[in-house]
This record gives sequence, structure tokens and C-alpha cells, in this order.
Amino acid sequence: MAKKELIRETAISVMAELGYHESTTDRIAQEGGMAVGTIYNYFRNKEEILQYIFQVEFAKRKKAYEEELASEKPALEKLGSLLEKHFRAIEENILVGKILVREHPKPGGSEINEITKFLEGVPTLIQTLLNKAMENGEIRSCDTELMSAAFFGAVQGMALKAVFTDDENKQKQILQNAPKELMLLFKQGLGR
Amino acid sequence: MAKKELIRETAISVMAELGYHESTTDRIAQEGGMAVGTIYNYFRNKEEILQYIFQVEFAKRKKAYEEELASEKPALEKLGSLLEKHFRAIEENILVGKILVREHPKPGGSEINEITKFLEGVPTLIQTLLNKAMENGEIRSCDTELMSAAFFGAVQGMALKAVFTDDENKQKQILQNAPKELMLLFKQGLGR
Amino acid sequence: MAKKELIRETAISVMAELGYHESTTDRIAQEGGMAVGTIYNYFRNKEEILQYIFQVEFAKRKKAYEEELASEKPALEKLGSLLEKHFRAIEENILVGKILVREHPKPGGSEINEITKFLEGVPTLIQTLLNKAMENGEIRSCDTELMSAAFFGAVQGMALKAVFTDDENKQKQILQNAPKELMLLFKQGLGR
Amino acid sequence: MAKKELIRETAISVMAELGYHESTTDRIAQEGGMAVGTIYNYFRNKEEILQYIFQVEFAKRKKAYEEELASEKPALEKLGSLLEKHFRAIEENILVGKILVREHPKPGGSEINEITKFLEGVPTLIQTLLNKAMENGEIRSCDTELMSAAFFGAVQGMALKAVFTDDENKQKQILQNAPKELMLLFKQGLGR
DNA sequence: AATGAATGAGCTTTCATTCAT
DNA sequence: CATGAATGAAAGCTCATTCAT
Repeated sequence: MAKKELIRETAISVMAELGYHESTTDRIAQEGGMAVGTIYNYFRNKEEILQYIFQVEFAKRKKAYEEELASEKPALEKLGSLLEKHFRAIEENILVGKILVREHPKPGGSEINEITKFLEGVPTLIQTLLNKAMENGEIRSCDTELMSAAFFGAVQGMALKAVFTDDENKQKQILQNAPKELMLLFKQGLGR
Repeated sequence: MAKKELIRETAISVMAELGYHESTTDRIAQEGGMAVGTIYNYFRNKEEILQYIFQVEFAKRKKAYEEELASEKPALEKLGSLLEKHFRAIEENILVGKILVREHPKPGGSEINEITKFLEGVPTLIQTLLNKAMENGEIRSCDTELMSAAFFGAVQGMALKAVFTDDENKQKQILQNAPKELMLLFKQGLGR
Repeated sequence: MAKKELIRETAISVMAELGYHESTTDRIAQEGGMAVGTIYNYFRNKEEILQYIFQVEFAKRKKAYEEELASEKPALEKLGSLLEKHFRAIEENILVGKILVREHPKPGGSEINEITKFLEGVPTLIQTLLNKAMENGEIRSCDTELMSAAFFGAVQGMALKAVFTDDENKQKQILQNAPKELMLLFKQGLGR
Repeated sequence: MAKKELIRETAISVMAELGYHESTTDRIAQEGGMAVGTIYNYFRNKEEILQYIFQVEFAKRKKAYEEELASEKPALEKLGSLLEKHFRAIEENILVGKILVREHPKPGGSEINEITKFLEGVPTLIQTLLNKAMENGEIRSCDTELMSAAFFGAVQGMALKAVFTDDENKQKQILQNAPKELMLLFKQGLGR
């Protein structure tokens, strides 16, 4: 279904520029070279588009996570690999990075949606790895729930920094250094 | 001007519950026991209310920052104190915490507004302290710009975790542990 | 609340001309010399306007019914009086007659709304009077439930006829003869 | 052309349930197991489907009317026979009854369409029979135009009652009693 | 200063209809 | 003939903002 993909990509571009709330379905349709109605043949409403964007990104990370899990590396190295992939993905698509970093679900929503799945699911994956690392003695004993929240926050913070840096070179530099620096920080910071 | 303060508090309560976009000026007026028109005697528009909320919070942090700066402690300890104050402030007003952690300016805004002042200003304050700490040899050499972004992100991540934890005891616990754990992580992680 | 009344009257005029479904809120607002938004300060949605129209008319008939009930006349005469009033009301406002005669609730609606209240409530009032008349021996024994359905249908049929008669004189004539003819028909038809 | 018939039947089913305006062409196509486009090979637009439903029903009644006309019975008996057939037809297909009783043309339509043909044509047929009956002295002198409107209205009122009675037994009972009761009412009511 | 009815631009969404396959 | 993705006009409704009182 190339159309759904086209809508997703166009929406990413529009929402990255204007933010979810300022993005109109008309605008997305227009930039995608289609009629508004077409969007609604693939999505039930505007929010579902945003959900789908997160869904796709979460699926990618989930897949990478599972591949890493299956490998033989120490848990901390797995986390490092995932981080590398995450920042590389953002580097390849800054626009999607802007969205991941800025769009939040509307509050009060305890319903399971793709945005919360990302915003809560990713920290959970991190926590699992931290737990493993703790069990293996790779890191010192710590509150992994809190630590994974901090870790994910730090990732988001760095991504935010990168993504809104106008100078492309600097942006690239941040995105490339971020995973290393972050792993260094945590490896050392949680070292025994 | 007690009215402006009343509006600010009511808006915090409403926006924490519904989020900025779902919060209507009518609702804020109603919950504040006033007419919509009154709001517009104190704010030019809805966004300005949100800006004001951030402004007040930023001012508090700025003040604390300047007090700390004037003291004789090592930079890292100053940072720790600020962190303590930040989480204590959130503990005292969870609602405002929800807002600080979730509301972002609309993108593309390079205009200097109170939200970006908070979201960029606070990391800048952090960076200044990290720079000092680096100069003093309290921490190892590192990219403080990146590190402060990570630091602020981690703070936000932990606050997010706390603020949307329903169990009040756990919430309190997170808010109280967060600054310690975070300082420990960074002190060790950026140790020489 | 003169505004609500203005909206009701304008809506009657528009809906009588175009029918409920072809009537747009924009059009009603325009013909009422107000903004669309104003309508929504008095009604939650378009349908509620129609409901309100029926509500007002039903209330009038209900009131007349209760006045008649309190009187000393034989039941059949009461029915006759009500009929007179009904057709006189239509004569005084053909537009509202068009609506009463043509707009139906959307099906599946078992919810109690003002339209069904009219369409089912009025026959019920009629039935009550027929029951009284039967008890008093004014009319022969019959299935009053069925008979009231027929009676109300006949009323609606005659009103429909009148209301879509273009010739004003003929229209007036129908509206004036209808109650007499109908009462004659039923008095004789249900005579013993 | 079995397809057109299939569309008619499916549309009856959908429109009886949802009403004309809530019925979508997509839904009709889906329930008929065909594509939307197919509908438009047989009908120019959605309204034409409804028109066709009325057309078929009107044709049936017209045919029955002509058969009766050719017979030797007194006019009033002919009317009675038609009535029997009408209610029997509804009994055999409640769904179509719901439509006949509830869907009206959009107002202002002086164009000759199948719905007005039914809604005005049937009373006209009735009137012709009433005229005959009057000429033959079967009934007293009366305004047959008005009387036929009342008659048709009464029929519709009873059909409405039946068609929205959930209890199937009661429904059947109404449909079977209706023609008798109605003829009795009018025979006696218009008796000399 | 406070009020709150009025405003109307602007948004999301629907759905009858078309037409290339 | 059948299909069904694409269309886009048009509708209902919201809500930040204004301003006469």
C-alpha cells in the first residue's frame, strides 16, 4: 500500500515543520499531492496518522532490540548498539526525529496507543537491558526503573538538541557523538 | 494583582489535566470563577498564559541558580542543590510538573519566548556549571554542551516518570531519589 | 432569551423551505442575521434545534389538552376543540405545519426525544380521549389504540394536504374544514 | 436484470434500518456484496434508488387498482380490497413498509418524482373511488379530496403504528385488523 | 476591571460520485 | 459490466478573541 506510506511520509514532513496541532489534514493532502478524502481512506482520523508514525518507529526499534537480544554480547554493549541505531535512524530522517522528540499523547490517556507504547515501551526495553547488566555484574546495583527513565530522557534530550540545531555539520556531529558519549557516561556512571 | 495569579493557578490545574490544546479559555475562566473576558485583561492570548507559567517557573530556577552561584561550593555541589530544589518544587506542585514536562513550544519558533527560555535556558545554566566543574577539575573533560542536554533530558525523563505515577507514595519516592541518583550518576560518570 | 426564539423561528422558516437535511446551520445563521457560533451558544447541535421546534409545539398542544381535560364537555367535544386549535395553529404558521408534518426522527431511535414525544405523545392524548368517550358511551366499542393512530394519521394527512397547497384561499379553506369534517367522520364512524 | 433488483432489495433493507439519509451507498454496496461503482451502473444517484423503491411499490398498487376497477364490485368494496392488499404487502415486507411510511421527498419538489407520485397518486386513486362511491350513493355527499387525504393519512398512521411495533404478534394483528377497522370507520362515517 | 454573548475563521470529517483498470 | 481508490465540495462544529455594557 504505497499510498499509506506516502501519507505517512508527507505527514512526517508536515508535522515536523508545524507540529501536530498546527498541521492540517488539508495541508498534508496537498503536500502529498492527493485529496483530503484519500487520507481518510487509510486513516480514521488525523491522530491515527501520528499514531502510525510512532508505530512504525517503535516497530523498528523493537525489531533491533530483539536482534540484539539474540546476540551474545554483554547487555551494556547491546544497549550501545541500539543507541547507535537509534541516532543513525534519526540522522537519516531528521524529520521523524523532530516528531519523536516533541509530540506527546494527550494527557489522561491511559488507553494503549502507539505514542505511549513508544514513550513507555522504549524505556521498558532499556530497563530490561539494565537489569540484565546488573545481574551480570556489568554495572553496579541501582534503581533500574529510575535509571532507564533517566537514560531515555537523556537520549531524548540529546536528540532534541541535535534535531533543532540548524547547522547541519554540527547536527551530524551531535548525532554521531551522542551514543558514544551517552554510553560512556552511563558505563562509567554505573560502573562498580 | 491577585487575579493574574489566580488565572495562572487555574490554568496550571486545567492544563495539567487536559494539556494545553484541549484546555479552553472558557474552562479556565469557569474553574477560576471568572468570565472569559477577564482573562484577556491580564493576558493577550491563550498561549501567553502558558508562557507565563513557564516564565514564573524559570524565574524561580534562575533565582535559585544565582543564589547558588554566589555561594562558595564546588560547581557540582551547586548543581546538586539546584536539582534538589527543582524536584522539591515539583513535589510541591505536581500539576506544574506535568506542564513543564509535557508542553512544548510550537516548532519553528525561533522567537524568544518563555517556553524556549526554559527549555534552552535551563540546559544553558547547567552547562555553565559543568564548564566551571570542568575548569576546576571536578569532572573530566567532556563536551559540556552535549552533556548538559543529556543532563536536562535525564531530569525531564525522571520528572515525567514521577509525575505520571499514580501511586502517590511511589511518586514521592521517585521525586526524592531522583536528584541523588542523578547526581551520583553524573558525578561518577563524569569522574576523572 | 430572545435569541433562542429568533433561532427557533429562523430555523422553522429555513427547514420548512428546505427540509431538515438540506438546511445548513450556516444558512440558518445567515437568515437570522447572526453568526453560526451564536446558534451553538443556544443549541448543542443542529438536531437539537429541530427537537426544540417540536418541543415547543408539543408543549402548546399538551397545554391545550390539559385545559380541555379540565372542562366539563363530553370527551368527543374536547377532541373536537383540540383539533380546531391544532388546525388554527397551523393556519397561523404554515411553516411550522410543514415541519410537523414532514420531519421524522431518524430510525432506530428509541431514545425519548421531542420528535417522538410529539409523534407518539399526541396519539396517546387522542387515545385517552377516545377511551373516555368509549366509557361514556359516546362512541361504540373499538380498538382505541388503532383508532387513535388512524385519527392522528388522518390529521397529519389533511395537514399535509393543506400545507402544500399553493393556492392560499384553498389552503385556508382546507384548514378550516378539516377539523369539522374529521370530527364528523369519526363521530359518525364510531357512532353506536 | 437481477442486479438492479438486488440493489433495490439491499437498499430497502439498509434504508429501513438507517433511514435514507443515514444510509450510505458504500453500505448498500457492501451489504449487497458488490462494489459501489456497480450501483452507479444501474442508478444515476442515491436518490434514484429510493425513487425506484417507491416506483415499484406504486406500480404494484396501481396494478391492483386497475384490476379492481375492472371488476363489478361497488366502489367501496374495491377500496376495501385495495386496502387489504396494501396491508398484506406490508406484512410480507415490513422493511418496505418502514420506508413507505417514513421517507418523504425533499420539499419544494414540484418535480414529478416517484415518491410524490406515491404520496399524491395513491390519495388520487382513493379519491376516484370515493367519487364513484358518492355518485353511486354508497356514501353520503362529502369533500372527497379532503376525505381521501384523511383516508390515506389514516392508512399511513396505522401502517406506522404497525411497522414500529416490536412485538411481532401485535404487529401482525395490527396489520390484519387495520384494513377492516378502517373500512368500517369510513363506511359508517361516510354512511348516509 | 469584569462580564459573557457574539463572532467567524478554520478545522476535521463525510460520502456521493467518478473513471481508469 | 464490475471494480474500488480517489476525489473534493460541503457540512457541522469549536473556540480564541472581542467589545459593548
